[in-house]
Amino acid sequence: MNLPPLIQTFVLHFGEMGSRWGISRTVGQIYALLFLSPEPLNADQIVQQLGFSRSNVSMGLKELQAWNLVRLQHLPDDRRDYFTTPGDLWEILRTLAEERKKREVDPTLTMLRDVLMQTPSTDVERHAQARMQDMHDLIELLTRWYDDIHRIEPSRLAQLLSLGAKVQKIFEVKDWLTGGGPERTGRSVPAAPADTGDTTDTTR
Amino acid sequence: MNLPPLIQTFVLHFGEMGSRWGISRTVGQIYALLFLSPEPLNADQIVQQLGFSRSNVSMGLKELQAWNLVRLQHLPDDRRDYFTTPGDLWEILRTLAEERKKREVDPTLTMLRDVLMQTPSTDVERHAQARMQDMHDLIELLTRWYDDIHRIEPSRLAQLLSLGAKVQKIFEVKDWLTGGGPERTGRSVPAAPADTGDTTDTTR
DNA sequence: CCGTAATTTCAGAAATTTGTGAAATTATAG
DNA sequence: CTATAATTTCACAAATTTCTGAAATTACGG
Repeated sequence: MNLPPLIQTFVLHFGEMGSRWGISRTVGQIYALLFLSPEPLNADQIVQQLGFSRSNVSMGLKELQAWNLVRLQHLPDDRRDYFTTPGDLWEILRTLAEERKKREVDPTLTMLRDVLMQTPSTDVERHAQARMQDMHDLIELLTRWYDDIHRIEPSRLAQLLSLGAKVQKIFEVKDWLTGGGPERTGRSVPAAPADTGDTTDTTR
Repeated sequence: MNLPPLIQTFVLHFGEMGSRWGISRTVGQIYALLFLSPEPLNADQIVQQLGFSRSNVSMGLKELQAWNLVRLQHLPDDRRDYFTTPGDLWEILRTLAEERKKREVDPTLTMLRDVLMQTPSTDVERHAQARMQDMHDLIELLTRWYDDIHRIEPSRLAQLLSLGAKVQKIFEVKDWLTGGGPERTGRSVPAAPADTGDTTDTTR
């Protein structure tokens, strides 16, 4: 491997991290390299920079394509395949979430629904099903939230995220408007809407 | 392995899933079994039900304890160690997020900060650093959000989550209050606060 | 203390995953 | 078409991870 130290650190780190996730060290490093590269790279350039075998790089690129994490493109007068990662990090994040959901969450949800259909014959099974029902409901709540949220455009989403726990105040507005006292907060008089307006000033 | 079919399906599924995450098949299965069990289990009971070696189960339990996913307890007049998973799924979710953050996100953030301190000497390095800065900022935004949100109590968090993309309306309230027109929505007149009150009625 | 039950450690076996080179396939320029 | 460049496939080698049984350690009742 022959890389500027700064880049090498990043690439090696992602190699290690890759193993913690489902992907191999090679795939992690290839991705990291592409992520940092100012321009598209072809397989031989990756081989040259990371020192893996040509076939390994080919496999790795195939896997990254299966994950939709990498884009294939062609340069004029060059028939080799060149690869890049999207420039927009939010897009990368969305892809990552999407793919992990597809591979981990959806199958689990299917399996849970399947098992929840069956009729338990013992108390132990009944208890197990109750646990699975809880898990199912939580996962469904989270995925519904995700499906809803992931379409919000990045800049607004960033705004929303930096709001953090302050979004809770939305309930205070609601309580205030509906005349019902707050049920869970310690405050006896909830903040007025004007207060909520303040909370949206989130440029830290 | 000698389990009710319904439980076996779940246990096997978590074994497979375990491999996709950082944990081994054994650890995944042990966790799944504990999760479904109506009462605490000791190591020998796990051996008996899953058919792994005693030492393997010992290792597995140790790893689950390192992840804080499992609680050790003792039964009266019995000196063996018994294990359970928390009954509250929100707590489990929080632990999971916490531990993954500790193992995956924090080290990455550290590494990024480290590399961002260094002075680039080429254009390629300069570009790489810009990319890393973007990644750093995104991760920091997300973890800040997480740190903020994870302290909200489950019932309120569930309420918030089922709000989904509707939380966006909070900005319309703000725009409305500050007199500024909406910049991004198609609506020329944003919803009034009363409208926002409606959106909190989220019991689907 | 002693004896025994419970758990842990650890070296190596077994299984799985990852990586390679040679051969096959595909694509394209001439 | 043919020649060659580019990529992919695949059988096997290498490396890593997982699992086991035997031995060591720890914990505790008597």
